[in-house]
Amino acid sequence: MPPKIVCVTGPTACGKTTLGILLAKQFHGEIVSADSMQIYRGMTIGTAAPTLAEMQGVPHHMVAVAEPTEQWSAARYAEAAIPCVEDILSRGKLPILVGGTGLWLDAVVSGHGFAGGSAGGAVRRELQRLLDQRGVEPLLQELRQVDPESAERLHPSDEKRILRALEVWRETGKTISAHNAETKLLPPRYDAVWLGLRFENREDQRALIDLRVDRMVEAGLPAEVRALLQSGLPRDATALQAIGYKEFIAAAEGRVTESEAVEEVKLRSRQYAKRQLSWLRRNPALHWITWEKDRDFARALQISTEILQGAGVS
RNA sequence: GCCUCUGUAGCUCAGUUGGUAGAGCAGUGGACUGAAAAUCCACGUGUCGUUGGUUCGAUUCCGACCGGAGGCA
Repeated sequence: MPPKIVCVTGPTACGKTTLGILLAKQFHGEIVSADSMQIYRGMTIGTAAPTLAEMQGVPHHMVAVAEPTEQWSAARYAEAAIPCVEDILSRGKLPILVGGTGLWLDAVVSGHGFAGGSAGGAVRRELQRLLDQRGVEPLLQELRQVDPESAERLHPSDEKRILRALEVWRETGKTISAHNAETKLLPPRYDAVWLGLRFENREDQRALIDLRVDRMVEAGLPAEVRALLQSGLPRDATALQAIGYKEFIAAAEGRVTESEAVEEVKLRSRQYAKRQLSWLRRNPALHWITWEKDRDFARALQISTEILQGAGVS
């Protein structure tokens, strides 16, 4: 039986961070963040990363451990996060994965490995150039030759995945279909107890997202964004794909007003929450804790505790 | 008060030379295996402002009225 760990997830603004810390205190746990943007330094406000005070002494890992100039991926994250989890286990503590990046959570919990290739790699750059210059069609043609299964599965508009499928082929000589089929047979790396937070009503979720965005602005999001820009961070940095940053860059450059940026961030955040839900909903192992109106953490902690104890976590 | 423009999906608007209408955005659902806060897919009935008239038939033409914008006084 693989080691037992806990995963706390849910759409943005649902209270993952708070519940994670409560559980860590109750079960002698340590937090391992699974958030594709909190991983970067200097992005505390806009990513709602926990501050030192909020952590309440609970050890946190994988938060603000990368420079915003770096390009992290699910694979790179797993490479760093798994040793973290192992270390926590070896010290007899409970690893609690907390985050809303579904793929990153799965990258740690499932035994799946990623196929070859990398973001900054030569093959990727070459394929990207081809794509920019001649469009998807040539890539799709080649993919149909070498990996008809993927070519059939992928929508012709899904350029990113078509590119990646070809990248895997060129890098490894193996198709991504074959890799995926093989890796799916591997047993899970951890025996995870999945806890998911969500709102009963979309309107409540929306209201909370709106409130949170307003607070981020009050807390200095515009200044945080300006500081990142002044540090010479390139525009195409992965870190700047974060919601809240690209919109406030536009405001900093005078292309939109600040209130337009605020509305845009709210909009993008609720669309993001919807995508998170659609990823999470297909996980049958996930125990949902539903907020009926306000976020009642005492109740959530009690429910979670029962679930964890029922699953043999102590 | 007069003149002109305008009133069509939650929003912005297109359109029907008269046969009851369609885009973008929003929204909802879904996908997702080295960018994932990214990327991609699917889903569009609404008294066509109200009310009379003309017509086999009006959202479309004509009149009145109501709302909005602008101009002239």
